[in-house]
Amino acid sequence: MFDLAILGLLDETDLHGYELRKRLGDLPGMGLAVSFGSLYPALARLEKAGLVKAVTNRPASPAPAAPMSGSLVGELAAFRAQLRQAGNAVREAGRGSRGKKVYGITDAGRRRMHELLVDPDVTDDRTFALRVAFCRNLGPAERLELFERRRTELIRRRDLRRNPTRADGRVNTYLRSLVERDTAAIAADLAWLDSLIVEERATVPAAGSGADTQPGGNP
Amino acid sequence: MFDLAILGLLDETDLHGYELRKRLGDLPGMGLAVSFGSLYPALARLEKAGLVKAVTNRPASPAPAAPMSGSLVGELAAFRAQLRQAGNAVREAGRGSRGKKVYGITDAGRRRMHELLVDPDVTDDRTFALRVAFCRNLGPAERLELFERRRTELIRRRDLRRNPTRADGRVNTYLRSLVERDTAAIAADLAWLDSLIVEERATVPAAGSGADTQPGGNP
DNA sequence: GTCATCATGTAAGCCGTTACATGATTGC
DNA sequence: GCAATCATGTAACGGCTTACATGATGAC
Repeated sequence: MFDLAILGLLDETDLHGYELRKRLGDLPGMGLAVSFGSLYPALARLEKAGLVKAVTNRPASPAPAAPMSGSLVGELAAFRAQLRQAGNAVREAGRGSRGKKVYGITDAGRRRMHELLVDPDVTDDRTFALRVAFCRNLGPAERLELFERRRTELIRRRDLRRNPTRADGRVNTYLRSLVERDTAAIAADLAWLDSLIVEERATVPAAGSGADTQPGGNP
Repeated sequence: MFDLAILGLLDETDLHGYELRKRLGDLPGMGLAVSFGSLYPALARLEKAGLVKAVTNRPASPAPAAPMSGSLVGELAAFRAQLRQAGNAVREAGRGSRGKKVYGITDAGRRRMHELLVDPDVTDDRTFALRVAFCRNLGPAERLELFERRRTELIRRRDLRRNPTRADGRVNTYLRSLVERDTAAIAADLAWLDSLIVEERATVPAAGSGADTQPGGNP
């Protein structure tokens, strides 16, 4: 669950651990703060597995697209301005890479990310949120499948809920209110999901032709 | 977080582990299934700490109220019927207490539960849900404080959210949708909380006189 | 008599945390 | 030069999960 977040962020741009942590915190679905104590070991593990690698000095993706002006001084100023404008994002490059380790994703890492995005065995809420956050890396059909699997899961939960009545018959007002809130939250989530699905279907014109998605059929 | 759930349920009625697990699963805020691997050790730990104790044969609260008929056979039949009628709730007594361990809460356990209900240091979502589930054990002022602390926490989260813009300026539709859903969920939660607070205030007539709740003032 | 369910537990391990230790860079 | 922040790591531990081991009871 952690790995997916790291790989997903590194797929967008190279980052060092400290900055990575901040962005991890901004991702819905991750606990608000991610600790270094888990981040660094995770990075080390991923590096060892060849899924990410330490890159030396590259300011990553947003670098190009500025046409050469011919003036060296102007060039430098433009570079600085670009850094400033991008804010914290690429600040790491400003200090050289002495004490830092800037990580980038590898091809193997991208394959692994894809695996994590589509794995049907993991169905917890946080993972789903992360998957949505990075699902632009999926094909339209895969995305649809992701959404629909989630939909099935939510419906299962909604219908599975036995209301916690107690043996002595007394009703607990607060507990009931809590359950109602929970039900409402699931309903809202389902509505949101449905809107996602509708939008996605509009993108994939003729569903049913793809091998990945089989609408309806299965239990 | 686990302890609170166990103590709260045992405060309602005596239960053995297996049945406890089912009810744990019905509680919002707990993962849908709680594993025995954590439940039994937790129970053992709580027992060792004197917060719960194994009770021998009592079918707990709903037991009595059946007058003696004088006939031994009739007695037995009535007993059986009672068991059947009460459903899963007290079924445990039906097998005698040979292989089973029925637990009940102790006075120390109730004090501990109260501690867990009011502890201001724990602010995670699941714990809050559990607290609401069992907050009938709190006084009105304590309940109000619980709700208002949660409210503060949710507002903090809502305002703290930096939107995860990326260095390259591209916007990720899915991520944005996800963040919006998240914001909406927090808003809905806040609305629910506010309704709880309003109801609670109606119960506690003159707020402001109590030492526990100070509305507004603090940052 | 055997199978499903009820029931209790142990062992290994994963995933993540807090607390600790260390050092570089920048601003004042 | 000193403090705050940036930055990277290690160690110990906690909570919860899965998988495993065991056995009683009731239904058929």
